[in-house]
Amino acid sequence: MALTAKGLATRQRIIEGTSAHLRSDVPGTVTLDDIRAITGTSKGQLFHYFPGGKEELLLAVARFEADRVISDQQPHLGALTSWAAWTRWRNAIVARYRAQGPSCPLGTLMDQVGATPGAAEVAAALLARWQGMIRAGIAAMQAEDLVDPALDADRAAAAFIAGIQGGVQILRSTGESTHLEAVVDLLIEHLRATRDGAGGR
Amino acid sequence: MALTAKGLATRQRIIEGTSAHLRSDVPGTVTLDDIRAITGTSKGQLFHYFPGGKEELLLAVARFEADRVISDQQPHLGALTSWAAWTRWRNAIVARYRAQGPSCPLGTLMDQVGATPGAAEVAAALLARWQGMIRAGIAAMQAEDLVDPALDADRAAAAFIAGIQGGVQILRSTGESTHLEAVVDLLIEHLRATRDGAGGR
DNA sequence: GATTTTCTGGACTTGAGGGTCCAAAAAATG
DNA sequence: CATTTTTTGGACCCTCAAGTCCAGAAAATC
Repeated sequence: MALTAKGLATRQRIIEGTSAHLRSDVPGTVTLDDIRAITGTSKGQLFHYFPGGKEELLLAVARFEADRVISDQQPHLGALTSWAAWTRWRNAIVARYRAQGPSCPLGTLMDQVGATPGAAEVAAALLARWQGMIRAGIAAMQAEDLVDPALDADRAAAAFIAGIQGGVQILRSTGESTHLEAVVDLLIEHLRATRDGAGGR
Repeated sequence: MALTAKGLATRQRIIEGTSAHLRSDVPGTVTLDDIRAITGTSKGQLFHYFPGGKEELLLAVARFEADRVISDQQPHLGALTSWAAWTRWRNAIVARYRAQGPSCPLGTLMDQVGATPGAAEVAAALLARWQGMIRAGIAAMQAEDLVDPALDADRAAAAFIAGIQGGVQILRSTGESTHLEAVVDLLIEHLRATRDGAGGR
């Protein structure tokens, strides 16, 4: 099956259309008919481009969304080299997830494809990439002696990932961003405290 | 509709049976037929005791599970009055969720009833209760001057909740408890650091 | 421009699963 | 013990949604 330019465009339209639908209002669950309606396609097309059916389609959308998660935090996430940068990053995250509200495209997808090995792999890849970037930021701070070099950067990065993940989950179900803010702020404070001494706020 | 003792027992059997099923192996999704099979009941009974159908039934199970979440952390969670107690609590959480592995009864339920207002209320109630107990623990430590009294106990408790939530979620999909351990450990370290000075590990 | 490949539309099948209904058995009631 | 209420079983219905199939339109290929 070789795809022509037209075919590729259609395939992309399906992915992006589904993504857009997840982004806006009451998804909860997505059906192939929803996707058909939004993207102006037929069942035949859906299975033509995604022979594996719904699962393969949703997984493709999940990969697309995963990239967005990272890129939405840029350029901040890629340059955590000063406390000011950390603050900007923190604000970007809070703003992004507040704006997103209870929808959370990736979350919805994961709920639906959750069990499959493919989904786990997508999630693991995203988390690993994300954690790696935070770790790089911490390492950069350590190189400039702004964070205690004895701190385990990878472990701290893992803590950030867990905290953000949980904070977003709570934001998703309550609509409140206080938990997300609290955990990120405290973890950043902790990074500072290792260097400045107690109560370094 | 007044329930006799027999009726009440059946109702309870349905809830606990469903709960047990969620706890053990590959749930992902639960159907009324699953529940029928496990609890040895008929459709008629299911709707007799839960006129609201599947949603009402699952919500009842969710409430049952929510109680378990708290009680599984006892007696540690109720008496966070020394660093040793905090460590025991931390170990209890890690052990509990590691043992549970990727199943997570409450998570499965929330995925399925997620959208409804009732589910949000159950989740919010659990989180509030949980956070309150952690806050009480922090306050106790502050009273004994083991934690900086200037620290916002409620905010710190919120951070713990978010961190645990995220750590469990990651454990659920990767099978690794490193994130959960990292975030809880770092937050506890942070509590200590506010009092002991920098690097108080 | 004939032929082969790719793309598109939509009717149809299939199955799962939630919910309804009613009648029989069992308890409670008095 | 007659009657009323509760409990139980299971056949049936209905909807929704994934997936199949095939024929016709549009591109590509030579």
